[in-house]
Amino acid sequence: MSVPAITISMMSAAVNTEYTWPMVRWEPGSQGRLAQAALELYGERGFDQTTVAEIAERAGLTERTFFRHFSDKREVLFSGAQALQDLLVNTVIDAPTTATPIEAVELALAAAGNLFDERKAFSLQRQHIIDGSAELRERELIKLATLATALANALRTRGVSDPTAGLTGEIAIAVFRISFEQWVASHDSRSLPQLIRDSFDQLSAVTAK
Amino acid sequence: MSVPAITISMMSAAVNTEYTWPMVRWEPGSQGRLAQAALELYGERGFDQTTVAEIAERAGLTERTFFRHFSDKREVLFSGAQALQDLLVNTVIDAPTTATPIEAVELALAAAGNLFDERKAFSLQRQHIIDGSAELRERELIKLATLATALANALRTRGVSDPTAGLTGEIAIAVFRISFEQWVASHDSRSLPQLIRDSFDQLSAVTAK
DNA sequence: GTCTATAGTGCGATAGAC
DNA sequence: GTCTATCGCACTATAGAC
Repeated sequence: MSVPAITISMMSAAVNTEYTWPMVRWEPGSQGRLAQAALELYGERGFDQTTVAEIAERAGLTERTFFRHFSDKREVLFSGAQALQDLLVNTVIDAPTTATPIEAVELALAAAGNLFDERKAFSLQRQHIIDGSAELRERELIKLATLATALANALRTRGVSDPTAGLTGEIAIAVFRISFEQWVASHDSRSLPQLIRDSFDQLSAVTAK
Repeated sequence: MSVPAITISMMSAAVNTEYTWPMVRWEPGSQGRLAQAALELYGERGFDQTTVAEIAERAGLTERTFFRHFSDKREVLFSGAQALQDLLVNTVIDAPTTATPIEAVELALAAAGNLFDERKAFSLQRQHIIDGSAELRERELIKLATLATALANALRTRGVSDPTAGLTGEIAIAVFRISFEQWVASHDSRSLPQLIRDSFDQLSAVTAK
């Protein structure tokens, strides 16, 4: 009940770091409690079989408040995507000026990979829920597409021009997706950053002329 | 009103190529009329501002019939994706045995590109509608992800092993997305197949070690 | 072909913090 | 007074159940 948002996930944790809310009237961390309740219920009975009313009830809040924090029932699982995007973008921007576009995004993905590695149990649980729902898979794809666009824009700030910037952003996400898939598959014990490095090597081999 | 489904779109047209209706081919079936009405209404007033009831009414059918033909309000714009997937998959399978994985998907995308080129006006209209709705963008992304998986499976039938197959499928879709984006942008007059070729060249340059 | 559950929206009211 | 988090209620449309 009073589990702080930081334990819920790398993603949801971001919401609590903005500022602290001095309150007596309501229990603090509504958004974190809602995210925690949603994660539990989606895991227990599946996404489709969970109503927003049930999530709100478990969090000690009302349905209306849920929609105040999350635009829809799916968003509660993706509310931390902004933190991931910021990490990727900042890593690209801060990459050495000597780095090629592909090297810059490789650095960014490595940084993100480390974050996921540190929260593997949560990542697996969350991914299991997402894999069980077409609606959630859709939302995940749009978040990944957003990351591709953000990466492309970050590359443009480095002076990379189109269409190289756009293409490199898309490729980075393609590599990440393949690597993440292998990471989640139980028969592969490599770390996510390692899988990402291997995938980039594979990419070079596949596209070599 | 009596516009046959074949003129609506490459995608929607596919429903007609699966088998021929017993009578009056020029009198479009319910599915085609619904697809046509939906395309018109989504274009006229936007996706969100169109109700299924309105689509059904314009098609001279009931709301219930709409959901019998299309699983949801969005699917009416994507009902022909199967034909595109078949084309891609078959082209990969039929590619010369000497073709590398990346060459095989390049052939497939070229074939698809030609199809789009022949229906550019429709493609632009449809894309404009999709770009205007987050829900529709989500559905488009899941269709593209499905294509990536299908391409990967087609490559596996050629003996390509993982993770090369999966990675090549994802890369193909990334290239297609970038190329399609440029094709839709009015300031680029190259054909889609040409843009795809150029993007593959760009890919080699970007990933060269 | 009708009925119903549920997602999601709009607006007003409340009650603390400042 | 303003601002913000929450609640409550009425409402629409989707989508599935019967």
